[in-house]
Amino acid sequence: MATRNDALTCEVVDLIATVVARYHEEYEEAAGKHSLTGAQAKVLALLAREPLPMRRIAQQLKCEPSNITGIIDRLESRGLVERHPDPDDRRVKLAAVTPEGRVTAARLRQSLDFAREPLGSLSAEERGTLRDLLRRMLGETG
Amino acid sequence: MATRNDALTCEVVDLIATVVARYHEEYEEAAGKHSLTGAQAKVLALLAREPLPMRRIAQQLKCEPSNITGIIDRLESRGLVERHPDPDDRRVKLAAVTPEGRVTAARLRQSLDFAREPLGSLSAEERGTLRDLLRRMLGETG
DNA sequence: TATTGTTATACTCTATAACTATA
DNA sequence: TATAGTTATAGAGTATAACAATA
Repeated sequence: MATRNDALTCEVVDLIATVVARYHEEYEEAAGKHSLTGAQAKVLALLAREPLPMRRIAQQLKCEPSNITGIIDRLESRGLVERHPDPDDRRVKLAAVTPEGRVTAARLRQSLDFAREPLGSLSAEERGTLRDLLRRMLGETG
Repeated sequence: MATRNDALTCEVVDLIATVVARYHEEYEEAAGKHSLTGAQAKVLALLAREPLPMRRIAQQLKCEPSNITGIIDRLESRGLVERHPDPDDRRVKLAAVTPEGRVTAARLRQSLDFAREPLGSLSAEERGTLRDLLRRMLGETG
């Protein structure tokens, strides 16, 4: 596929870069409100859905498994997460949120409302159009 | 403004999160191809436009000025950047790309073509629509 | 043998606070 | 006194390599 380099395309790329930058700033800020780093917030949100083996967390975060040890250590020392043995495979440790961790994850999700707010200025039809365009954009490379 | 929570809005938010994740992965990968970290690549791209005082770089990266010292140190030790005194204010040091740094910055920009490629599947009219929607989205909060 | 999680190590980025040299 | 850049320090994330327990 030919890569386009016209003014319109570059403008859209710049807008996407702005979206990315703003999303990150606000994500870090929301995490910080709960004294979490970005990585810790990601892991906590992940585990709030379902307990996961350490290895799987690393795959989701696209980092080395050795890094997960420290992140879970820090979440565990704050009582937000626990390690449980996997009855089916004694090599595996399942990380799971505690009740307190679940509450924190829910609050974090609330703080992330910022992500929905900018969309409030678009009509339902426009949001549908945006969804379709983003889907096609992402579908091409993924 | 009321924050929307319907299925369509959540879907768009998820798509944006996917865009953000993919953008970051590919940015880091492109930087890595040139043995640069993400932060180093950002600074190099910034300085390729114009020389900047250390303080200004920190403002652009939204981090503390003390961090810039190390980042510029590492770029300078690789011959990609140089520090020049500001003739107007002897407290200020201007960081500027070397000729080699300019070449690396240009190659980096080429590697970032990935960002344009997904847009190739959209027509000019669709890219225009996407631009307008993103503009309005960003305009609301910024 | 292969896999899971951990440890040890080194590097980078980050914030904070104290320092220096200029202004 | 205020500002620009640096240094020192500490914490967190990252990759790599080596290790113990288990499969």
